Amino acid sequence: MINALRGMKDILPPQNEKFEYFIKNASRIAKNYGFEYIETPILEETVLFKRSVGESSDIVGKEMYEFVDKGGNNVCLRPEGTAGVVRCFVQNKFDRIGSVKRFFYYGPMFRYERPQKGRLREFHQFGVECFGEDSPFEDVNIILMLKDILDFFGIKYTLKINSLGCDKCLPPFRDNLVKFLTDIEDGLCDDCKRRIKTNPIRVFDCKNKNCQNLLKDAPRLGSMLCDECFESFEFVKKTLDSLAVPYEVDSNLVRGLDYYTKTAFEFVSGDIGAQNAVAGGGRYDKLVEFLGGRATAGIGFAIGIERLLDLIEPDKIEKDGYYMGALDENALSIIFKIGYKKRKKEKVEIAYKTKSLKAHLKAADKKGVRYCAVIGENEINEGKVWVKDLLKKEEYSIDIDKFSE
RNA sequence: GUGGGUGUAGCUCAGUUGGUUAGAGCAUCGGAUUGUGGUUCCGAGGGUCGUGGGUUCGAGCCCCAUUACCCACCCCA
Repeated sequence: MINALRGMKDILPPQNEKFEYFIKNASRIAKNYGFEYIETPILEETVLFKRSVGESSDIVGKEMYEFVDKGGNNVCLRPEGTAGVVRCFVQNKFDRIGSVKRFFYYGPMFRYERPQKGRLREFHQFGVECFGEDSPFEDVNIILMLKDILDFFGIKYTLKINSLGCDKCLPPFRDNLVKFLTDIEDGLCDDCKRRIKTNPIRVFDCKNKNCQNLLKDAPRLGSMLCDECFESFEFVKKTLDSLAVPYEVDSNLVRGLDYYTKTAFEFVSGDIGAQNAVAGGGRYDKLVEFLGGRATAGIGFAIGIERLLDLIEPDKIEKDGYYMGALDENALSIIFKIGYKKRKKEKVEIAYKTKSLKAHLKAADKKGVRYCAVIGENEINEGKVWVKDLLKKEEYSIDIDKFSE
């Protein structure tokens, strides 16, 4: 037997229905906010992610599905969606037009991690990206859209926000912090020692009490923001307040991707296990330039679809459509033909073998359809179809022509 | 990469200190006299007990290895 690879799942009923339902409504909401659907390739040049997500990140450092293709290109399955959209933006020279562009997308992402609850090697994201808009109104706008999507599906969450600073205030802060951490390195846990090099801000998140004690006097990002970043962050908070959107400022909120600047946010849920981030995003004003385009502001988010689907209650299945069956050999070809016609308007399932009326009703019930339509000897003689409404328990006979029109 | 847990029927699981032919519920299929469903009753099919070794007169049960899945660390959506 051949099994799916570790961490890769088939999308089956009833999950498939939830998946479609989510895509349909998330897309509708994104369109209401002026975003357009785009698709970018699942396979990209490896260097795209090395340059954008960052070589120091875990995602690029150890989680990518990388290989050399037959043309000798170093390629990889995308581990996230933003880089590809930015590449597309630059390649199509949208950066030269100078107008605001808003895109949304969804599809599979791949990361070679150890699977656990809420973490798969192939998973799906729904994401949006906005280019060319540096107003902090857009930061709020993006958060509101994400909130609208989660609210639509009735999901409970906590919104966490933070400012990561920009290329003016973040590097000096990082240098200070690394200097501080290096001085106390001997007392830190192994994970934190590693973080000094990989992602120093992460140390604030460490669960080790000893580390937390040592960090009491560490420099804090909030106090290091430059005027521009500070004002921008204040504006975002003030605007969220004015809209009565609850949030928590989490100074430990760090995005694992190198390209984020200024506003960062995450929607977390306590109901889906340790991997509690349902959606996350933020601003990345330097990324377009970094990937060879003209300096263009950018901001976006991504939703982990599987994680979100875990939080949606399965819909009550409503009975709809027809089941059609024959009691008589001669009726088989008749129901096949009128079933074909009926399908122009309705969902129709056709049984290819004759059965007793009882067996047909039983089968129709099992299929979850609303109506059971049957033709037997009597109906052939009269040119009619016998139909039973399984919900109302009413039955009637109708002319075949009328039934299938 | 590191830890912990679990592998018995399609699914969820029982299975005594090791002892005859491995069980239940659900699901599937068939039946309960003539063309009336869900919820009743009866019956049937379906298992190399994850895999490979070992101990034993005898292993689903004990030991070792291996593999898959789950959960957590880490990391992230």
